[in-house]
Amino acid sequence: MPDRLHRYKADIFQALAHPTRVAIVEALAGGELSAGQLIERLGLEQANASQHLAVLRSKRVVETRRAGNQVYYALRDPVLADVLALLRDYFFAHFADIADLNTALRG
Amino acid sequence: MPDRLHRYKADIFQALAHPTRVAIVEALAGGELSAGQLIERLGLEQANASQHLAVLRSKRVVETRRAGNQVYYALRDPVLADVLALLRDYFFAHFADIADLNTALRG
DNA sequence: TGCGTATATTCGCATATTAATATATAGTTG
DNA sequence: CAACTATATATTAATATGCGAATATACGCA
Repeated sequence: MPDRLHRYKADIFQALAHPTRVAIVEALAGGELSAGQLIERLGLEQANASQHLAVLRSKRVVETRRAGNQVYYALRDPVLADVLALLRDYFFAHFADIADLNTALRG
Repeated sequence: MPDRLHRYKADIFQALAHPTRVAIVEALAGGELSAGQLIERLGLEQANASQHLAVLRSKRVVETRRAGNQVYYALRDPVLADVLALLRDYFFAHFADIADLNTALRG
């Protein structure tokens, strides 16, 4: 009974199921950035960043625009930024402070 | 620069990064259900369902209540149902029909 | 064309996820 | 306690994901 739509949704979630990709999407919530800018801001390895960006591309989370030598990335839909905002609320609702969260998720 | 919060968020996304778990969470959006009810409704194998429920438990997406022989599952926070609702909008915004979506995500 | 910069892809390897099967535990009832 | 129902866990094998190093591609410019 998990059908195609469930698979599509799971694909989106999987695209976001890595801390680096979450960081990338959050960075892009403020507007488009080139791959190089993302690498610099987030302190990523070039190849690693490129791989994560490939995942986000393949799951259609981001779209790209080439400007000369650079490739600019942007969120395909700001709703994904909203999703992240909802999650922020989720954390605040359930965990008084980060230590609790730490214990809850790791313990 | 992907920090702890990014990791926590990624954990939640990973919890939802499987079609069966998406189906479970959507089913629970309508209210608590026992493991057995979920298995029946979604047509799951018992062990498989239990493993996916274990993932949802470990990531704190669901909480459980034992009533005699049965274990009832409920969403820990309805915000996750909201997240899924947002995703539904996302799909409608970007894909005229399911065939397009199919092509986009698989092709 | 050849060089430099920006980005993407490939490869090898370690770790993680998944499904299926089998087994174990908790609770209920006789 | 034995038998039964509901749920959970362990094991194994297949597949997927993640990372760093190296290599490849794309573009702009001399």
